[in-house]
Amino acid sequence: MQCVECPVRERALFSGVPLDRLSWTQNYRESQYEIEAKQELYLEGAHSQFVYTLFSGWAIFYKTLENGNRQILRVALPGDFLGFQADLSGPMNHSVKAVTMCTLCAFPRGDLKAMLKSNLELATQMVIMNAKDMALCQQHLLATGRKNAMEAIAFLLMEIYYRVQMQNKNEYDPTTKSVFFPIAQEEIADAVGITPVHVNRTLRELRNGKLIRLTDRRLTILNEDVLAETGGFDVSILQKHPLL
Amino acid sequence: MQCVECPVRERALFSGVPLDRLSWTQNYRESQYEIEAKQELYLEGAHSQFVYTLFSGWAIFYKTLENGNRQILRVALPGDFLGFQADLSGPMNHSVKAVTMCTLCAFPRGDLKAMLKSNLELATQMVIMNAKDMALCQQHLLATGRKNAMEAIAFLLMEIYYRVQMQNKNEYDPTTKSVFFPIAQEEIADAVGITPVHVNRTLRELRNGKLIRLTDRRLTILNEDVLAETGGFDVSILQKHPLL
DNA sequence: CGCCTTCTTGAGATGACTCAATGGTGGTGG
DNA sequence: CCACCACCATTGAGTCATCTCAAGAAGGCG
Repeated sequence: MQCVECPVRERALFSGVPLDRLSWTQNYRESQYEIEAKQELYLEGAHSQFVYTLFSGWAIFYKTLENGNRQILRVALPGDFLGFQADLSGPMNHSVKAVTMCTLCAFPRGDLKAMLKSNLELATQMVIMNAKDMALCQQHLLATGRKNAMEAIAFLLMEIYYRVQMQNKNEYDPTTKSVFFPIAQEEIADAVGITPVHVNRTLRELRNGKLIRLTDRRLTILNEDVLAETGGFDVSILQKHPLL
Repeated sequence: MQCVECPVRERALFSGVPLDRLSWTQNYRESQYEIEAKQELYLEGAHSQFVYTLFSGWAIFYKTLENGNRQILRVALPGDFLGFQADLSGPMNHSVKAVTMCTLCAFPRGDLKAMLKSNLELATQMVIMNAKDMALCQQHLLATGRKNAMEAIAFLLMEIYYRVQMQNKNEYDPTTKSVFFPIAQEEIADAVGITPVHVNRTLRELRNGKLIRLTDRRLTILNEDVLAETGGFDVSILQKHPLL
């Protein structure tokens, strides 16, 4: 990981904070990192020194069982905040791995603690962000627990398709209704709690049904209505600006 | 639902706030409710006017699919905060139903919004609480996605057993290592994403293995070590006081 | 006493899994 | 420019965990 001074100001965490109130960030250190695809940003159990904002690239949050089984908790897109958890001083309760090359802004955990205790705007932003993440996590719990393979995958694809539109416009092509999609079938499997082989067969069904095209790291939505219906997906769960 | 003035002060949400700083709550309306077992506190899609703190009783958070399938997101115990979500002004994204008779303290949503924007202590408390809830939700996602019936149920039982110890001491009997447990098998099923019938068979296995006793709404942990091992349960995920 | 809810158990069905082999594609190095 | 390798996707065939359907049994309650 290389490290330089972080040049970017408009981080998602602070997106709701007027620019003229950002002066307090001057007091805190921050620095930019890059990591290669397939590298771990941190591992469950590790004592990470930082929290991060993802500037570019795709990453996954996951947990691993002793038997090696992995559950992907979330796909992280640019603007997402990584490494925050209730116990900021303790070991990480999940791992994060880069899917593509990623650039991140690192922030010392101790500083975040101090800021949270002193900065109302930041704390309020965090409340909103966490609540949104929670809503998504609950959607995944619903999908994993009570949807079959096809429904769960349909939901996941729709979710990512829309999140890319909102968080990473340059990877979205409105004319073809397609997005960059670097997620392997094995990762889809670990996200929805099924087997890679079964993901493969289910994707074939989705292709046969002319709902999607998924080749060369690109996902095209051919029949959005039916796909959304199948997955039980409703865009409103991703509201960019909740009316807190 | 009957409504009277709320007489209680030491709500969990404010547990970290020194009592002498609680004066600001005087400015906000709050009132106590009671609801019967099996009554809904609010339904997904409804525009609830309040958020709540659960004083006594058990409740469940859940989501429902069009086909009627239900996924329980969380079991709520005394001290838990209900009804908070990213979009405080929009419709609820989940439902809450009382398992036993419950008493709650209701707080107008608009007031919470205002408080969040003006009260640093409250915002910080909310950040911590949400982060803890998130950790639990992720544990459930892991269980539902990547554990088998036996492991997932073992985890759930251990989790609730410990949460009762921490949040509702009078329902915990240390001499017999047992807790009050009003959750039906069908609810366990909806919490871990399997069928009631299969829950029943799995519980039988757990009983045969002398790991638990579960009768008459009471859960006894007979072999905590093996049960925790089976479920992959680690108490530390429930830390009462994260070191924010 | 009868009804309702919850628990229990059996038997057959099936969605998803495992194991295993094949094929494609991109990168790398000789 | 080709050979090789690593990684991912694909497909077949048999197995298994979990589901579905169905019927009783065991309380609790009006």
